[in-house]
Amino acid sequence: MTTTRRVRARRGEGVLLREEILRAAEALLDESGSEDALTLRAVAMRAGVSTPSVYLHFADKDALVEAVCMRVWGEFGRMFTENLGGDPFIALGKCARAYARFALDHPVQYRVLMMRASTGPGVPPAAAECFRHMVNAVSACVETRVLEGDPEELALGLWSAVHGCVSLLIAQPSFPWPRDREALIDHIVRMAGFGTALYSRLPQQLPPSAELAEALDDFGARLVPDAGGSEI
Amino acid sequence: MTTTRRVRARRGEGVLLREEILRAAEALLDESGSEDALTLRAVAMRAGVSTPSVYLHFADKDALVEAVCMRVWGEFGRMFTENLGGDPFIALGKCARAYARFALDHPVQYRVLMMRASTGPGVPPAAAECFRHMVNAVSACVETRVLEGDPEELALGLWSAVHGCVSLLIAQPSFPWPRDREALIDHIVRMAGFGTALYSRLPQQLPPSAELAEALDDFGARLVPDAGGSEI
DNA sequence: ATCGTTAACCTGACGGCGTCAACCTGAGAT
DNA sequence: ATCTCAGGTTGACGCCGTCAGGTTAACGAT
Repeated sequence: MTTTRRVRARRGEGVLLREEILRAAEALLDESGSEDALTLRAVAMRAGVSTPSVYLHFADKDALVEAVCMRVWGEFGRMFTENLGGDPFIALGKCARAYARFALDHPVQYRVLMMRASTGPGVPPAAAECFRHMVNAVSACVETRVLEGDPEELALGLWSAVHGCVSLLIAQPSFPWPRDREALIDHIVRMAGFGTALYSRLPQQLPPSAELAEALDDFGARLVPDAGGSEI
Repeated sequence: MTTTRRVRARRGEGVLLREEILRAAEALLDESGSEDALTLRAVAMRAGVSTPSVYLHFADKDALVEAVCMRVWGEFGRMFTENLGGDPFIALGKCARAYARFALDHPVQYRVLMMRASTGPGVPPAAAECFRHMVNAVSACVETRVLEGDPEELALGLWSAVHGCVSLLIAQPSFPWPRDREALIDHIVRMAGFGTALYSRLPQQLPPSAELAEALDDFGARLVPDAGGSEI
């Protein structure tokens, strides 16, 4: 913890403090593991600066937290671009897994990002870009006909499923989760992927359960595994 | 807002205050629409009592919040029991829809219940009972063979999907959600239900997307709608 | 070299929060 | 009438976010 007073920035370089404050905030989140530790006083002290100095670069505490979130959205966006390419359906699965892994590796950040009471009315640009990546990944699947429907709506559904799993894991760790988190994520991703693929093919009214089970069995039997080992 | 001082309870009836405090807390949540309004001072004033009197019945603020949550878990549990009966797969769908509806109708409560940093290490009894209801509903589906696998794990997956959707709707209201929330919930519930049903039938390695799309088409064509109008 | 300007930052204070130690008060048994 | 102690209250502490106003030092102009 930096208690030493920070050297005053040169004229015109006051923005440097903004960066240092953000880094201090991220460090506090990482080290404490709790968003409660993200105090203006703690952040300022860590940056070697007086508390009200934070207000030179952030309107209030919410603005600071929002700025931290923007960075996390950026990470998410980068993650998506890194996992694209190849079979779109598989790429979608890789993206989903990467999303979940990142969230579980940075639970505090994910908390702050997704479970905080929303501040502004509009979607922040970094978040919008991240969502655009999701939609693009889904669109590619629609083009190969494995998914059908409005890509934006499909993406929201897939996102919901993965987010639901990781957010429950993070917020309700005391529940009887299976030992293997990775396997659970696999389960969810596959469930969501195939559920989405199936959804648009279903009639409005369904046959009774027995007939359903039979059709499901047939579907499974019809799938011939690929030597390539593709998997969503 | 009750500012008038509460009449002191008779001997042996101190527990009455506990109930009034809980009611005051719930009212504050409902009326303000924000968990930030849930202040010990506000709760106490609303109950017509001094602030530290809350400590006569709750160890600290977390304990009070936890007690409010227990009531919500109770509501959830009741909701599940009300929607059982008939075709298990359909009942499961009804439960999921009721869950989502309740969450969206009580966003603040749902926030506090599911997005708060967990306090104690174990699962609170009311939550455990609620989860047991979920597992039971899934177990019934496993018995009719429409679902396959460990009911507890399947239930967690389904819960994840529905929770993900409603929690995103609540926490990120500025995202480009479709107009019709009800339709979105339907989408998610069907996706999750059929995704779960399909999951256990899938081979470890999958065929390429083109072949997958064809098999999915066949599956859809094979389903004959029921006159009864069953739907998950 | 020095001065004035002003960006960069600090001091001190306010009200509100959760929490606690200490005190009061009155209903009901004796 | 008195005693007891469950059922409260009072007042204070330290921490929080926030703000008005003061201080300091970098740099262009002189």
